[in-house]
Amino acid sequence: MQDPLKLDNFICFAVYTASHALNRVYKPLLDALGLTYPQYLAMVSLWEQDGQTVGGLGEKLFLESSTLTPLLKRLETAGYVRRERSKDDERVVVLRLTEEGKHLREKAIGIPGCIVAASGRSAVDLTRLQSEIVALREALNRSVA
Amino acid sequence: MQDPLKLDNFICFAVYTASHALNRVYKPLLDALGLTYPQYLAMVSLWEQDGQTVGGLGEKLFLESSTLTPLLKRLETAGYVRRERSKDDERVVVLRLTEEGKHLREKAIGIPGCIVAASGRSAVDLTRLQSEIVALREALNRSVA
DNA sequence: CGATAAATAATCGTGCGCGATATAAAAACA
DNA sequence: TGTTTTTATATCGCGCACGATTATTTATCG
Repeated sequence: MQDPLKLDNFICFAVYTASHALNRVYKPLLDALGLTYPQYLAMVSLWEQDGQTVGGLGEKLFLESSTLTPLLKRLETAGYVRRERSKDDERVVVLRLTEEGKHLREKAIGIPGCIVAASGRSAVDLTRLQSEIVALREALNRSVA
Repeated sequence: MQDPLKLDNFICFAVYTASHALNRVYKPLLDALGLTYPQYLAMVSLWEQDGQTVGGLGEKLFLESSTLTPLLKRLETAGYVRRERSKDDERVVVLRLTEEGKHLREKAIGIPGCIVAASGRSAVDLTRLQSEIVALREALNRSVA
């Protein structure tokens, strides 16, 4: 790095702005489902595996309960999710999709394709880039752990 | 994409979580300077070019005035930046670094190196990845424009 | 010139995202 | 058993981030 304090040389700035750019592409698609982007991620995770706990979902999404609890309450108000205390362990809150929540998946099925199209890349190329970014994330997470 | 609705296959999720991971690495480094991460980006941009307008800075950082105005007020309160209306065009607000704000650059100079170290990659490799992510950002921005 | 349109910040409301703390339940321990 | 510690979630305060709107100034147009 020639000039260490130049914005355009920052990997962080690239990731930060790419994240915002992705959000802007998702916005109109998710508006149609009545979801925000983090809510969509929670729903995707629950479509993969219903009945997760708040903590389990947080581990998958790398989010704290202080972020998830209000978000999940909004999904509950929207009628997509039910939050119920586990009988076995009253500390745990189990998340269950409502019928409407399960149904929403059909409407969401086309979204990933729209993102691939907006990226202007092949799915194969995106997958390669994606795994590189995941590797970066893992290295960063290791360094703080 | 075999399963289009699988979280681990989402480029967006990779970027989203990598962005959070970067933030977590930056946090302790920036705490020492009394800056948040977006404030740091604004300072980096002003260190590169003092006397930018709110709109100009927003264009560089891809942020709206509704985000920047409060952020810049906090930087002003912290004593790093002055906000003054332009004499030529009263609509425009010009941003100028205070002496303290200029000074802060010395304390920030070591941060990029810490990030490279935390990433566990070579600077060359990071630069390549960074330019790929920028290309993705540009493609996405084009698709919404 | 005056009316209209465009440009620039600022304000407001909503939803993250996190650290610090609180609360309650379960587990561990003496 | 009763006490302490740990675990799981929730609450609170702060700072983004954005869309929609507003206020003010400048530019444009007839």
